[in-house]
Amino acid sequence: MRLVATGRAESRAELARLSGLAASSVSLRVEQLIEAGLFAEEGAGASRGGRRPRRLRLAREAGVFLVADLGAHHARLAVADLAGAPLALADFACDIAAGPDKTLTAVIDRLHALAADHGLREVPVRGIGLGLPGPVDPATGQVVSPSRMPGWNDFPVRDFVAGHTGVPVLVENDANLMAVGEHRHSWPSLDNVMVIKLGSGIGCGVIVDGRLHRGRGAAGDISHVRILSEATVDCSCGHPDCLEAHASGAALAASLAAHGIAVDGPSQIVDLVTDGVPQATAAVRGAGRLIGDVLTALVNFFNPDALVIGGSMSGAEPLVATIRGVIYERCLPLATRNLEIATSRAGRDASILGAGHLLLGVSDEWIGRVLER
Amino acid sequence: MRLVATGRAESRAELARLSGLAASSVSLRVEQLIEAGLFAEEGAGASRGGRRPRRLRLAREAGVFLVADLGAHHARLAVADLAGAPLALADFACDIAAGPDKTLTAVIDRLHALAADHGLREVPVRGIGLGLPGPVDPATGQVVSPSRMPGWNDFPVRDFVAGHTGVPVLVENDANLMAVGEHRHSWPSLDNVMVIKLGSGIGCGVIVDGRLHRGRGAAGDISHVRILSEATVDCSCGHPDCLEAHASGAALAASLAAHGIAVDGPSQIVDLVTDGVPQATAAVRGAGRLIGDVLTALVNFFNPDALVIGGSMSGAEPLVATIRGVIYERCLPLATRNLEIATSRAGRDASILGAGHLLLGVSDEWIGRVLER
DNA sequence: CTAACTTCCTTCGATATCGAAGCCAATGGG
DNA sequence: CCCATTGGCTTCGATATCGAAGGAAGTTAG
Repeated sequence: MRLVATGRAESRAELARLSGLAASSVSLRVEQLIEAGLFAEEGAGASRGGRRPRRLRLAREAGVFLVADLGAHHARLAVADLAGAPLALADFACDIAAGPDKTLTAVIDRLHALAADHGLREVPVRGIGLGLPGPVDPATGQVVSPSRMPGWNDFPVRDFVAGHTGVPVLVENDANLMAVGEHRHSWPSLDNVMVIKLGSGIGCGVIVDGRLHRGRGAAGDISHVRILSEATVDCSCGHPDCLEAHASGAALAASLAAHGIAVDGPSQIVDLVTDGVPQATAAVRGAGRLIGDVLTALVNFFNPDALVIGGSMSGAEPLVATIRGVIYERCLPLATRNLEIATSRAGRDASILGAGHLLLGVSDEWIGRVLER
Repeated sequence: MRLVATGRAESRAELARLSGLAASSVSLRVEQLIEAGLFAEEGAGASRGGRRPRRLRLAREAGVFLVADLGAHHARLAVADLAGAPLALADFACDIAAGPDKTLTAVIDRLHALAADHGLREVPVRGIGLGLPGPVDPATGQVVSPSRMPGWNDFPVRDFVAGHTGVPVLVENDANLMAVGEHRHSWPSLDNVMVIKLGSGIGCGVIVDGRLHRGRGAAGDISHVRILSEATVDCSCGHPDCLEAHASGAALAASLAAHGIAVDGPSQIVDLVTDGVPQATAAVRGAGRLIGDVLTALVNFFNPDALVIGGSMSGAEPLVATIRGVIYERCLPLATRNLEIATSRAGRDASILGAGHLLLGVSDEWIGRVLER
């Protein structure tokens, strides 16, 4: 099902090749899925030198996922097909500091409205995915001691949303979703990928062996590593000189403000850099060195196939160039030999894609129910 | 097979519970394995309130693994059963700088002799495992740009040994083997474990999701991370102020020598610390702070369930205490909430255990052949 | 245009796994 | 001491997967 949903397989033969199942087994399963209304047959594909394959795709009536990627003051909403590909997108201004109850209710309403607006009122909602800018406990679907989400600590987000809608709900940290989306969209053949999200904060998601690494729920944190610096800056976490306190978009904005340059939001910093404002470029280079220093240790340790730099700050060329330079200079040759360092290719909807992907993974249950009938 | 080999299952019922297979399927398989001579039935186990189980164990004639853990001037040899449990152990003085050809030939001879000495001449050798103090490419079984193994670069260790003996051969970095052994022996229920090997060098092996993480072959390197320090020391890798250049056993020995205290080998440093020699204790504390600083970043990033400190230096109490202190102080509460920090429990044969464990994983092939007859 | 591939998909018998039911051999309470 | 209960193991019919064989629908070479 996933292979067809993601477009990796278009015919029974391809399914057999990719899944490793026998061709006969595949045929049986596909038959069932078509009968259940989840798959549809659609004409013939291109021949590869023999009989032309009968093309398979997800049936439109199979269902949709509703996905929201929440930021501090803003949410990105999407209705996606079962592959996680967006069918409709929207932006939604909402202050996460209003607390979980209000925020979540509003987001859910808007999501349903978005689906209705696009003529998908009759299509069953198979799952809801939520990206949050804070640590999420994968076992309980709760937010755990988030630094920038007042009122959300220990709130049972998953149970709340599932209770209000009655569908499977996935709650995940936004950087993790981004990592999954980026991996699936741009680097599906690589097994070990690090994705850094540089926005007003600094987030990181890790794909190990093709799957999201969560650890005990906090894996991927790089923002509170201590760095070497002249001036001491205290971080919100209580320790001095965390990476985030020096190199995050918020930190850069503060330091620019001290130079008399007012910015609001990280994308404005990118604009300044693009316009060639020297203070902005210098600040961004400094941040790049700090981030690069931290990443060298992690690249040596984790030895990934690719390091992807995303988030709104990743548009700043000198930032990315500096990070790349530091890593190639300081890391072991063995670690950088085959390392790809690239900027995001899935763009700002990476998290949406990621949520869709993970949701399909939680879908075994309803797929089973649909097939049983 | 592995479940019985490792002692996790002793009866058909336990196999069924742990493997998730149906009891009937388990019975069939066990029947085959007994007939093939790989399993043996041995009396009855303890009742759990009902009929007593029929105890299963590996048949002695099922086979053995030969394992060698090579250090710079010394090798630890073992004959192990298919569970990786040592049946016979030996030490062997050999200079790895003599080059791969001589060293490997000598080691293989000694391994076969060791088996013969213990009346295992008739038992088939099912695999050979080698731990090496340098990076190993998992795909080819070659050593790749090792810093302290002159003459070994790109030598096809696996093919060489397999060619000379005709059995499956596993070649792996020593810290990785140690991580596997430690994980299996002491922390089998935890999924994410970091193992640090503190000896004359600094090594690290990582277990992710219950399996060894290799990355592209270099994963787990922590010795060439740049650290903050007053004095500048150049590392053999060409960069200044690597962790290894300041905090490894070799570096400590050098710094003690500068104070007029001659030591040879890291275990002597441990002795000095135990004897309360202040310079040694201070040196070790300093190293602990540096190592702890580096580990902080990795613990936040990787968020393991346990951090195990092994290697010959791990006997130095103040070293371990300092590392532990730094980590608990600097890491995110979320990362240390459930973190175990412990010293090695499998002891110096951890690598042997690890090799045995991995070898059983490579054994599918001959198990299949044996069952077919 | 024909003949000889290739590739796609289905049919059909062999095999493996499963789960329910039942027998076996202990424990433990009355 | 007896018998209900528990857990261990096997038997047996139902189901799922597989692989080989073959038919269907193309492409390519002569």
